Amino acid sequence: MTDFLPPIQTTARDDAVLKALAGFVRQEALGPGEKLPTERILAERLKVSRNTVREALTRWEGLGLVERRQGSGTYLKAAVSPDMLHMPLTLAGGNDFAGLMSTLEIRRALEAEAAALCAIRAGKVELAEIERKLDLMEEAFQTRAGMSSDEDWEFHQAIFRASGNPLFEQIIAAMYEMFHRFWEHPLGVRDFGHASFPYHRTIFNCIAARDPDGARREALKLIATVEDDLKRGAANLKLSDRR
Amino acid sequence: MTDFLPPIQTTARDDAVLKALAGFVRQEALGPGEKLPTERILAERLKVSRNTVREALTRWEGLGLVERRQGSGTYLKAAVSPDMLHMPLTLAGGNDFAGLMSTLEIRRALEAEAAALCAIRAGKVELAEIERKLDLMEEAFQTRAGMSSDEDWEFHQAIFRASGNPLFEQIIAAMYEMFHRFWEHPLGVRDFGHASFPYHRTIFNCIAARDPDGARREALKLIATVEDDLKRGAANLKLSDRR
DNA sequence: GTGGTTCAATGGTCCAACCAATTTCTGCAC
DNA sequence: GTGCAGAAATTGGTTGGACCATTGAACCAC
Repeated sequence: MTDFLPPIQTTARDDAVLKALAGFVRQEALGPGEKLPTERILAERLKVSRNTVREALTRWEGLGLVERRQGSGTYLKAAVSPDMLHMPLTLAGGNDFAGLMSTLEIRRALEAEAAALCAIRAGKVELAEIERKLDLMEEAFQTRAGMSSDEDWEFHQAIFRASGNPLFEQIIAAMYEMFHRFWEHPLGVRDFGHASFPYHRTIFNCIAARDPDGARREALKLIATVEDDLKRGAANLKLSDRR
Repeated sequence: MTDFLPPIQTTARDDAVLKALAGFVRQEALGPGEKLPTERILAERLKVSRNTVREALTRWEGLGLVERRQGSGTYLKAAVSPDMLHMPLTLAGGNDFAGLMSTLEIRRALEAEAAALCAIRAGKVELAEIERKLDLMEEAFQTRAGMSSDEDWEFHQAIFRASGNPLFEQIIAAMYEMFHRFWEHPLGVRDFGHASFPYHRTIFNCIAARDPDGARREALKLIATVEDDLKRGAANLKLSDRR
């Protein structure tokens, strides 16, 4: 029935280039930040035109695997291995309050699951890293008397990384990006995110205590506070000028 | 403190090309399957080299937005609008089993949430549509004596659409795609997904009864059966030949 | 040391040509 | 007119070579 016949590949120069390059990276054990060979050298070694090399590198650049700096060189931005699977995720959403709430609904689902998984899987080093980020965030909260989105985000990222599933971090990063794209104006809410502060510590406590259900519950509470803030902001907007 | 100085953008030809092209697509109201202008024409109109046009199109091709067919032309593969967010997902290394489990963990979180939201928000027409898909799936199950992934997927999609949040469908579609790309071999499990069958009906019943918690619970059960199938398959693999 | 200057290396862009796959047109046989 | 094989035009893929813009290191004057 499912006689799936993949179309034969008659030409795939740039794919071949990428395969060769991935093999090279592994053989040389290159890590993030390290420099790749010059485009001209690659072209010469692989016996292809420099244009073809460039198209291949453009692909990798689009995937965020590589960064090109004019006048300097091409540098690895992430770990790269020959057996990687890429899946482009394109998100389209309304640029309005509904769009913000949509990203939060995704976050609610994923943050809860990630926190629970983290409570199960996090090792000692991951746990220490999460606590470090938590301390940094709480310190920033004290000194600046308010939530700091950078430190806050890094705390959550540490949890996603410790969940043992890289997709959590990547997908929620997309949500975060969308959220901040819509987030042009503070919606008139002062101390946005203030209410979420205590739950960071409670989430961590549950994770450290290996309590998945507790971690999930506290993560849900945290997102709930953000949703409340957002609704307050939307109410404010309806009362004042509407663009 | 936060003296953030973003690096100034000195050149961005291909980005400019893509912006112009996105505008063109919107103006002409081009949809998936329709043909874009020739590379040569684009180069001439935009006053850039064909090389630059090609690099830009290579980007879009990498994002799955466009398909290039030699001798024929370049065709839109997905809806494209100027304000879309692209985030390539990368699943590195790991064997097939780990990748499959990663996508299932995301599905577990999102399907449960989507089912719950659906139970709250679905209108009459959405409910009828879900039930129609459910009937189709059950019919296919009877006639073919086994799960049919197409009808199964359409049922789930109907739920996501009725959740009122377009992100659910977009993200889980990516997970689904990834899952099937890992799915090279049936892992030696006969009647894969068979155990998940009854839960489709129970999920629908909970949604129709406006029972969010029940819908979430049944959705979790469904994913659990798939995870079990997968683990059985992985155990089989370990016993037999390992490539 | 500090601050310019020079210069080679490197990615970014351009051009013109040709290759390979596809589509369209043409003309012949029927 | 119809059908079909072959020619011709179209279109993406590749090549080679050239030049521009940026970077970074070496060098120099102060």
